[in-house]
Amino acid sequence: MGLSDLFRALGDETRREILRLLTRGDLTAGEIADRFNLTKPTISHHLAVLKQAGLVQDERRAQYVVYSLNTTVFQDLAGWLLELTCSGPGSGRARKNEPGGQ
Amino acid sequence: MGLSDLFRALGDETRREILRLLTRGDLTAGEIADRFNLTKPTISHHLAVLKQAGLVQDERRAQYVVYSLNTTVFQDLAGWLLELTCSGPGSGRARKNEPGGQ
DNA sequence: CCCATAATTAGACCACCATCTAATTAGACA
DNA sequence: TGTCTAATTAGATGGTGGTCTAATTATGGG
Repeated sequence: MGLSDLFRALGDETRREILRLLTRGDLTAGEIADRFNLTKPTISHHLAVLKQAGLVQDERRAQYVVYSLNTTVFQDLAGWLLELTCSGPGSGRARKNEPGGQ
Repeated sequence: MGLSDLFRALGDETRREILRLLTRGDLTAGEIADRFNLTKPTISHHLAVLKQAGLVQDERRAQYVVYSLNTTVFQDLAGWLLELTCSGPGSGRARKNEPGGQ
């Protein structure tokens, strides 16, 4: 739900690679697991983390569970980025800050 | 250096709050520490993590160490975001992906 | 030189996390 | 129903991370 979950989810190389794979199209859990030198339970865990962070969605289809990107959350990320980078020096014009100041 | 360091650094609420403070202007380590209910060593640790990730810079000024935002890294983040969101379905037009499809 | 202040480093502690193997649930089908 | 495949959950383990207290380094002023 929160930004911490989001960033922590993105802080793992394997999970970012999963996201990259999903930009090419939806994949089942097994198809994803086949791309890595990790066990299925480990990948299942990573998928759960990504899902918890809202970065992916899953949908049961027969025996398979199909995962897909949730691009909505990336907008939240972009929003956070903008808010941070546009509210500081550059928008308001900052004064050179002396250590003793206030 | 890497994206993992960057995201992991951003995965902590305290560190994001430090970044937000720094958008208002440069601050000394002590001034930053005063804003939190945490000890100075803890804040010092967080600042080291942010510095390691390239998110802040520090500069010794007399007895003080002044910290400032390094906005360059946010461009890396924005670049990563764009690359991920623009290389998938939406730029190339994706077909609905059936599970059995290779 | 010695002391006071600013900040970091060292070391310990507990929680969380990535990973594995083994066991369990879910669904299809004969 | 029984069994096969897909996927997750349970439980264990080693490593990392956030926090603290205590000790150490760095700087300026009498």
